[in-house]
Amino acid sequence: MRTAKNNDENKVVEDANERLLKPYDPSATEDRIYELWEKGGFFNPDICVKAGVCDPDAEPFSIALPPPNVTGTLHMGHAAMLAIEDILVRYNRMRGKKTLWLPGTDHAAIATQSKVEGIIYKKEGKRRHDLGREEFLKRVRQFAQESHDTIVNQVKKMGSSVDWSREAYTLDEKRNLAVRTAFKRMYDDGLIERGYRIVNWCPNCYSTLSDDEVAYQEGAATLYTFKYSKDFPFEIATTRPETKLGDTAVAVHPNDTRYREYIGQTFTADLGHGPQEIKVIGDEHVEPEFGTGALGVTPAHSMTDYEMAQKNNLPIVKVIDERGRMTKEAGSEYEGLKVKEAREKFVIWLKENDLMTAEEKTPQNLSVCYRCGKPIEPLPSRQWFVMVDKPFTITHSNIKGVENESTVTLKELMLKVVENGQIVITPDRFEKVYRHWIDNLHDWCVSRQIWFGHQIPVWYKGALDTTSTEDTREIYVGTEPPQGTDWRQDPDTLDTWFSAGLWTFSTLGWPDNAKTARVGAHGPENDFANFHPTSVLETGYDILFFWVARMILMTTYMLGDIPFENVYLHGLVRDDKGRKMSKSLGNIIDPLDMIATYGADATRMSLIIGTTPGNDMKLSEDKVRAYKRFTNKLWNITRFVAANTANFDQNTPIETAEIDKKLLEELSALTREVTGDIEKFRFYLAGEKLYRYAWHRFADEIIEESKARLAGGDENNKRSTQYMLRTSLLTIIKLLHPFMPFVTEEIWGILKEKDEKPLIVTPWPETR
RNA sequence: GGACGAUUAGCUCAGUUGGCUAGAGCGCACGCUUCACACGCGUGAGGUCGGAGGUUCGAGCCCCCCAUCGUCCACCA
Repeated sequence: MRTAKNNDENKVVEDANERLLKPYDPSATEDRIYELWEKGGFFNPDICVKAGVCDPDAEPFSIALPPPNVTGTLHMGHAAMLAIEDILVRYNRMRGKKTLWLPGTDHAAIATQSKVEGIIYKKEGKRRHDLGREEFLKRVRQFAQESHDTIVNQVKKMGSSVDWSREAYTLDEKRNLAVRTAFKRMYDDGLIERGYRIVNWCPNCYSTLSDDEVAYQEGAATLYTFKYSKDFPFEIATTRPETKLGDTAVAVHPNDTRYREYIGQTFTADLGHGPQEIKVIGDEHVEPEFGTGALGVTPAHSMTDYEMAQKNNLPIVKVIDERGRMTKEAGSEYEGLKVKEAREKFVIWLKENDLMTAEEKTPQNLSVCYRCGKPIEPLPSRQWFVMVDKPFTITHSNIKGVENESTVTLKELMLKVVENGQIVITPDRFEKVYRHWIDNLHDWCVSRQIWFGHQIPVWYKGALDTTSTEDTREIYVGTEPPQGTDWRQDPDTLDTWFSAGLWTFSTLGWPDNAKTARVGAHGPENDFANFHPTSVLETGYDILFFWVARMILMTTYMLGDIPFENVYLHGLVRDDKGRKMSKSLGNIIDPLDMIATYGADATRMSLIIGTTPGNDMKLSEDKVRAYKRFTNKLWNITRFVAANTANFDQNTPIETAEIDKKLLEELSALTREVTGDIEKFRFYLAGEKLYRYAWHRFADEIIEESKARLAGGDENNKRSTQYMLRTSLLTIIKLLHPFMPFVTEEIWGILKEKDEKPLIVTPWPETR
């Protein structure tokens, strides 16, 4: 057995030496190396402890991988994310920390559902209601599974050292339990409420959206000036005439002398669909300079108008329905028409009746759905809301400045953990952005009218009175369905960010193992104690509000703790002209293509060097090619050092020459710098310094100068040179491993002593 | 309307708390198949660091103003 093993090892060395004679070939190396890591179990902190490469009491380091959406494939932004996080993870693992990088995927509710709906419609001409909920969900799950498999393969190709044994999915059983548990507790604490309010409604996606899912599109609109009826005392201006069929008031500025006298009076308007009571109200929000200075108040289809209606006790008339069509309240002539059709028809009517006095172009910031790009229709609807301003008593708090049993709001908690420094955001300018966002935060509408997602854990008994805005049914909220018959579960699902908000702890065994988990004990059942709060949350700045803020909300509330200590935000990856990569522009660079052509190491380096946190980066294939050359350079350096130190016996003592001491000290200084840079999230600097040192210092100068000494007759000088070269290269390889894991591991395999562990678990060079 | 970012070599970008002749990649010119490497080596050209002012012994870096491009947020119907 022993002989066989030795033969195997010798063969591996021979193969390696043979490979060393040719240029470095990533495609012949990377999969083999990844398999070596995976088989060794080095991504799993428990196995690292068992294998003795990590101290059982070592300080933990953990990252929850931002779960990619199962909507398709990974793009360069994901590649950047994986590269940065793998640097952190590998660095900390080499520093001896008990390191966990937990992978997973996100069901991405509305995005995935829309995608699959599109595919089915294109292929079969069917819509989701034609298939029914069960069949449709089956199709979505199948699609999600395929996307998942693609994604897992891509994550591996990048060299990500994630612990696959702990892989999670935002829509699997464990995460579903976490969601139900969280929902119930928030409901019991009064922080989740049902309400009939104005919501952002996308008629195309046929669902509500949160405020953050509303995007704005600049454009021009027509501003129409008209009167409600001939005898109405003044004119109003609007870009949405069709909504005026639902007006119940006109608002003017309280100090506007033109209209002041009318405030409080009620007029009867005639817009061709029956008498319409219009009350004149005063409101500070009205801009006297805009239009006529009088604003038609449509409480059902505008957030601000709704607020005015609340203040003034105005009736709410819904004239647009969920399909984006006019209701019967709009009048029989308009009922069933699309909004645009109704507008055209109503404009003609106004003209025919001599009520229209002006039409002019005006710039407009149109609200659109960030997913499908279609206009949003604000409308009143009965939905579930997370109450961000509602005071509650927090039982247990690890948050600095928040006592146990104190009364707080979700907003206050979210603000506190960043202001007290418990969570540090890099770059720090985003702390201001975050604060500003919270200042403007309203209650979070979490119910969605789609099928794919976590169905809301609420059951109703009895029939819904559709004629009333009140819901009088008996209600049950729980983690399990209620006993008895007649209970019907709420058909809606939760915003995908609700489950994503739990990610840092739902992946660590919460709620099942949260109470029994023990610090220092092995196994996933103890993860919650060992790895929460996580160390770093690394993601793109574009989901600071969507996700980062929601995680902070959920964690501070559910656990009275922070979800992570650091937030590192990277920029968006754009093409070499600064444009967003998109299918329609045809400028997408596929990470897999780059990896196939230049290797994962080169791809990673191209996404690290020359970029700064929070700033967008432009990527060109040239840049990737450049770092491919660097991997080859390292390979050639290795060939030189290996060939010139082949007969070097480490065990015979040598007298290190002064010059070599100096050179090694120079490298120690670099080690200290690079270590500091990584600690402070300056990967771009660390990477560039290593690049420059390896190529332009070590290869161009140190190796060149060593040639004479190696060829000279002074045996000790020669041995000292060999020692210096070998030691330097090994240090360079170690320092570069987090950045370029494959080529460095491969080189390590060639240079290391037989019984040494793989580079991935080799200690980081001394920094003193 | 508010906030933020960018503006450095032909192109894409670095430049960490202000400190010696401002760097990288790609591109360009010339010369090298030199015994680690042509995925390379050597030499070189190329920068008023957006503009104006200020602080300082010293500013690409700090302060003030301006310009251009971009992003986010709020929102006037």
